[in-house]
Amino acid sequence: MKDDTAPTDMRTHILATAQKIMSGKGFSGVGLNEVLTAAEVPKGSFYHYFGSKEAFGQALLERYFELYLAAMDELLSRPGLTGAQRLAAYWTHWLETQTADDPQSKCLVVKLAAEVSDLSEPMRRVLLEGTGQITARLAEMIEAGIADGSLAVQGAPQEIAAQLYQSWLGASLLAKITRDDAPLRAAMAATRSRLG
Amino acid sequence: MKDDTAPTDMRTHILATAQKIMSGKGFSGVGLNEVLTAAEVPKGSFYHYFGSKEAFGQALLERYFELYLAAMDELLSRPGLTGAQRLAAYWTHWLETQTADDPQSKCLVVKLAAEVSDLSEPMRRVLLEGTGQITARLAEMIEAGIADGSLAVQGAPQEIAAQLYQSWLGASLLAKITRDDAPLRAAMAATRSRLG
DNA sequence: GGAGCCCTAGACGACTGGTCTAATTCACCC
DNA sequence: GGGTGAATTAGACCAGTCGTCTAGGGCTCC
Repeated sequence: MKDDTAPTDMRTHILATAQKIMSGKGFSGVGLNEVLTAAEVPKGSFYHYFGSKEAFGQALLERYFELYLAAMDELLSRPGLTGAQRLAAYWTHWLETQTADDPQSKCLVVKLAAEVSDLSEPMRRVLLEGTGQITARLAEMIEAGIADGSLAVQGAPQEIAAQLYQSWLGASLLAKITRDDAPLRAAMAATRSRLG
Repeated sequence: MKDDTAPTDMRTHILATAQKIMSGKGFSGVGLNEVLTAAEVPKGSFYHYFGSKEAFGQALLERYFELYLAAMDELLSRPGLTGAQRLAAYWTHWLETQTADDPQSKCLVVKLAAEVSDLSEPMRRVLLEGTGQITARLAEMIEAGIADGSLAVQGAPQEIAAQLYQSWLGASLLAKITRDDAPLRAAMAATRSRLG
């Protein structure tokens, strides 16, 4: 955990460590100390890399969306799939990662949105931009599905995408409460029937 | 803020004050001090009424669900309404309260679920019980709607209730991010089309 | 008038929070 | 080597955290 860290991006190392911890305990619930200790980075270094805890949170979310959207783009550009198949792959992946107990892969939007969007305007804006990008890509998949005939559904793709994404966010929230995947399976069923 | 407080129920007074504050800043984000100062209650009293901050959080959620479910029961027992009308009233009320900027009326499930269910098992259990009761009542309304002919929909009422509730939770989460009511209106549209 | 109890009062302890400055280390060029 | 300036760190700082504790006020009921 220290030797595999390129000294060039300590920043990324700190962010990755923090993501693991904050996926479980939230933003306010974790002190810089805990993150820095886990990352084996001295406390004094923190303010060399980040201006404040808030700026740090912003960077955390930015990095998260960057990776998340890159994965979506990869799925979107994978050849030989219908729109319906791309969507199915996306939701299936969601169901699997949220069910697993690896804290690393948990959705930060679900975990942090409510806590953070009343707390920090910069962080809220990152969430706004990121979730916007996600639904835009979902809308793209829906449009592709309509075009290639794999989806038969009426309504504006953007609106459908937003509705589905919301459903899954809510399902993940409820899954946190119930600690089982029933809500996510319900979302899957609802999604399937919505997309005809 | 002090004269309208019946001395009999300090507990309730503290809980109500905390709800106002924590609806905005979350659970970990608020110290006992802040709550106690706002409530004009000395620290010593707090530990007379509550065993710990965690037990306090539990009580906060319990009280919230108590009032929330009472309101649902009132709606459920209001005479002369079809099932569809009761549901419409429920969602309309949701849309209005989440849009308003009164922190008091904001949904605590949306605000606290993600933060708290990984933090405290007792608090998680209160959320589990409370949300279960809510969907049970929604299922009741759906069943009534099917029985009185105001709703034409297939599928198990419990499953539909869960799907709709999840949608609205997700929509509220997204509404926190976007700071407008578009997600809630999308949820309303989805709900309408789901209930035929 | 006195005994006992519920509740209030707020100082206090041990610790953690985020932040910042002063010092150290390092890389590089002369 | 020696000197310079930037990159990095150590640790102090104080406000704040949750929780404890003792002292006593105000009430009821004998």
